[in-house]
Amino acid sequence: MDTITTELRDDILSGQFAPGDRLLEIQLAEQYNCGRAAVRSALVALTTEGLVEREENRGATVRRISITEAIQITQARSVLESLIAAQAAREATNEDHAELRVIIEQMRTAVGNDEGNDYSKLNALLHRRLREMSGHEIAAELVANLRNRAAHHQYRLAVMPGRSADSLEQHAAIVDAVVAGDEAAAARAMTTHLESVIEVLHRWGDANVR
Amino acid sequence: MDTITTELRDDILSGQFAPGDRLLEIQLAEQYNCGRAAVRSALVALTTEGLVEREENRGATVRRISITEAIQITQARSVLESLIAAQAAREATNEDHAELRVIIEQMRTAVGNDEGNDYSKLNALLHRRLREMSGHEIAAELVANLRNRAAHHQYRLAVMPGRSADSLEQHAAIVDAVVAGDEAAAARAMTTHLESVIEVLHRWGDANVR
DNA sequence: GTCTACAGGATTGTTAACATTCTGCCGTTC
DNA sequence: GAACGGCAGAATGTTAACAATCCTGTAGAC
Repeated sequence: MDTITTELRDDILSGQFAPGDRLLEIQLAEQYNCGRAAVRSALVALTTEGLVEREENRGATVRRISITEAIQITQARSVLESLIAAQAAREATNEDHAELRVIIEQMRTAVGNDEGNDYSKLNALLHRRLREMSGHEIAAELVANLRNRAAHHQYRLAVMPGRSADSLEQHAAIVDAVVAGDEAAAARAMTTHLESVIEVLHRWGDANVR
Repeated sequence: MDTITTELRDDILSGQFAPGDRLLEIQLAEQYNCGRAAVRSALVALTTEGLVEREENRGATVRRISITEAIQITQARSVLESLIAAQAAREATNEDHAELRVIIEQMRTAVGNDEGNDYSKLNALLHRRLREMSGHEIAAELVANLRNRAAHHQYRLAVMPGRSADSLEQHAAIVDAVVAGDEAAAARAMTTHLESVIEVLHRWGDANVR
């Protein structure tokens, strides 16, 4: 299997390799205890996923995502996740509803305890479960990829003061709509949530023009 | 460069390799006059693009897309291309407007002469130009990929009786909105268009349950 | 002092051979 | 006659060596 691809992807997403870092084939082959061919394969795959950049005869680096690109990624996520939310509102079972409510409760306590890290994980979990519940494999796959691409910028959001409180309410609204089985409301709530993320990215971008 | 990847992709999209066909590394290496490694690289890339399926120790085949998957693909396209249409309505220049109108005129004559093949090409051209005008690289990339994935099913639509006439009007509505600079109307027109495509796919799928 | 030419090292790209795995066929056995 | 086992062929997976390319640092010319 190309387990190497997932290992390398995870290491990039976890920040083990930072944007701009060179990805040397020999070094990676040694690190993951495999041949250069396997590394090469992984680099090609992650390149078409948009996580890695490769230049002819010059090797691979971890792709750098600009703020404007992060905004575009989030816009694409916005429309796709709204589609997912609508489908989830239609498809989710009673057990799903219960699970979603539990996640919201856990998020609430995480915000109360100011546990940014926990909140981030719950955030990702909630979105992932909604994707799974929607049964929309295509949209789910695309969104998962988009989230990976912008992972670094997402991280910035989490540590923004007062951000989690807003975010929590937005997520609660999404879950309420899904539990109520209201497709349109679920889509609207998701759009609202991600437009607020875009808003924050925009403000951060404007504050950092150089 | 991995020119092999684009060559193989084009050959799959043009139907040179049909869904389900085996893609043997040695044979492809001979056909494209390159080594197995280059073929391997292309197969990995096209696998993550969703065009090829690879199984451990069993080789690669051209991915088969079911009707339900084609519908999901078109749903995802629908929301993404609506986003693109809105951006295009905001960004397009006067020259862009003129070009779009020319394309619509050419489509009109193609429909009049019953030139299904020409119409298909113009259709693809119109959508591609809108993507480019929007300046939304992320959405453009995703849509291009989604179009490739469902290419085979798109072909079926083109030869459907009476379909081009409807399609032409829908495209004209999109262009009108873009030329008018009306973002919301452009998005709506694009959604309408692709929902009609989904409708056709649905009907075709229902007629072919086995 | 700056610029150019060139050599050396480092890294990617390519090729070929070998190892492993799967598949289909054939013969044996019950 | 059906089932099991093994063998041969084909295809993929892996490794290692070689070739081509790019970067860096140094020496020499002006």
